[in-house]
Amino acid sequence: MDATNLEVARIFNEIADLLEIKQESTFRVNAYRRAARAVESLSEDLRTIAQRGELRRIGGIGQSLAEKIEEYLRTGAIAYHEELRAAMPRGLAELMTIPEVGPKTALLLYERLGVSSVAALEEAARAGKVRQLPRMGAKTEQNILAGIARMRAQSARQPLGAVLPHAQAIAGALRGISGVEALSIAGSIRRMRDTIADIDIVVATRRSDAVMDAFVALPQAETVLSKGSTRSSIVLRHVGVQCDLRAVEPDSYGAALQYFTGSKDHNVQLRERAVRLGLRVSEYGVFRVRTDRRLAGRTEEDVYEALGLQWIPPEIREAQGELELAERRALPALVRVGDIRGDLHVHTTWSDGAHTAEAMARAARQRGYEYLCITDHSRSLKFAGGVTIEDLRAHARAVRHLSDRLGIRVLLGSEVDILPDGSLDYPDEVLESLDLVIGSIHSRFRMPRAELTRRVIRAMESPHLDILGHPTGRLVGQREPLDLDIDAVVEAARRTETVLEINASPERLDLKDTHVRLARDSGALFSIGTDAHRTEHFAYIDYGVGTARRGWVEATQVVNAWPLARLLDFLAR
DNA sequence: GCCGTTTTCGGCCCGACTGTTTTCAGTCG
Repeated sequence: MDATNLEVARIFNEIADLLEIKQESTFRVNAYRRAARAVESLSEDLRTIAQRGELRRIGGIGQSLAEKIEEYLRTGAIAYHEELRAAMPRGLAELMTIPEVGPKTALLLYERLGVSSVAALEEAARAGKVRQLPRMGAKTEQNILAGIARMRAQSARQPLGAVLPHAQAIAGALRGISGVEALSIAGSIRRMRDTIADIDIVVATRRSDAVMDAFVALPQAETVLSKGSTRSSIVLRHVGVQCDLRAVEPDSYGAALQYFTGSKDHNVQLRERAVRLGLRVSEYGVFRVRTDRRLAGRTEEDVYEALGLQWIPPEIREAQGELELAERRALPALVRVGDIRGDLHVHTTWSDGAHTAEAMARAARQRGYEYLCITDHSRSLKFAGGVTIEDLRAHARAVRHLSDRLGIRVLLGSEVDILPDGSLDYPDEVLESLDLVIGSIHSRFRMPRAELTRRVIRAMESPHLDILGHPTGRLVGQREPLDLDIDAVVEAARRTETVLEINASPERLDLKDTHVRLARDSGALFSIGTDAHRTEHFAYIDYGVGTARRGWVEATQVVNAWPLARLLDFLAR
């Protein structure tokens, strides 16, 4: 996918910021923000959708915004956006990215102090000028300076894999506090989004003050941003991530968990549905509007049930059609970690892995896996200890021996480089001898879109290629997906029966969720592989399964959730 | 600016926390 969608989303968000500073109707502002989110989470290029004339079928895009998108596709800019920017000093919208500074404060700072950049604001605050403004004091001035520092320390969303372990540690510490009756991580971590802005935790308790006291006193808390009896926020030491704790009575726990799990758009749809039914949903429960009687709240299941819906797994609460299916009780049975029967993407000391094939096989068996496929790098990947053809023969014998001894079926495969021309890095007779072949791109990323797409599709057309490994080469938060025609790749996957990998390494999560959904909708098959380079990495399967679930994938569509016999049949086809 | 088994006009989420007030505005989620 090219960068168009993200660029349009960015422009819509900036328009929203500028309109907010101009004190325009909040509904108009929200419309732009909602549209930005909708565009951001699309699995297709806007250009493709526009060509089909279906822009207005995107929820939140109407006449006016569809025209603006078309204008952007035609000219690379949106005149309305340019006008707004011209009418306001550059940097004013930037001020709003500072925590503590909203539209009102930004405008006030500009009008009274002529401040229109973060640097200028910092200077004014240091000079004690901010505290002289109406409704501003020394404390606010300090908070603004702290907000600037916080923004600089941690600007972007962090990868899920970098945050989840810390969230689990906090959750574990809170479980030990007396008075905590139930607890869950909520927010985008619970939805298993690939990047995370903050940690949300919900607790059920009848002693919220004591729980909050313990929370802000945690050794992990670097600073306390706020503290109350229902909500407190801290910033975590080292990680720099904000962690919010919400406490509710046990009777409201399910409603609070639902509410704080989001997504925002999912909750908006849920509340709209409630209104139609004469109900009201809040973090305290589901209420009948007329009588104010509480109908549900203790569990999430109750909350969805009160709205006439099947319980919806957190990973698909993204306003992508899940409510309609939940109403018909027709949600997909999403793949679970327990469905996974083996790992098909594993490295060992034969190439760049840290542990031997035997150690990896033992660790896989320990996880209860039926099978494991060793897939070290192919010969061209010299820097990763690529395996020579002679060594492969020895490995085949070693792997058979392991299967006999360890009681887990160990297959021999290879993660074969897809060379720049789309050919594979071993000759056909060598590929033929392997149980399974993953094809991956590790070099020459920056090809023109058409050429790169041809390269990948040519590799998929090889009768020996079973799995396309980390198909778009993206690295979470670091490298955007390759400039591939993803629709063409998905179509080729279906045609050639090539399995698409959902690489579970938290650095990759590739395919990403929206691409998984696209491929899933067109009937592709998936393999969830951890790309483990050491035994501990088998645990990454959680991230891969989470990503698969976000793409609505069922166990039947995942080849490594199949029993060994079926998998072998498939590979031998 | 979007949207419609309440509506093509009139809705669209609001509660918690902080800081600066002297009863509440602004921000955030």
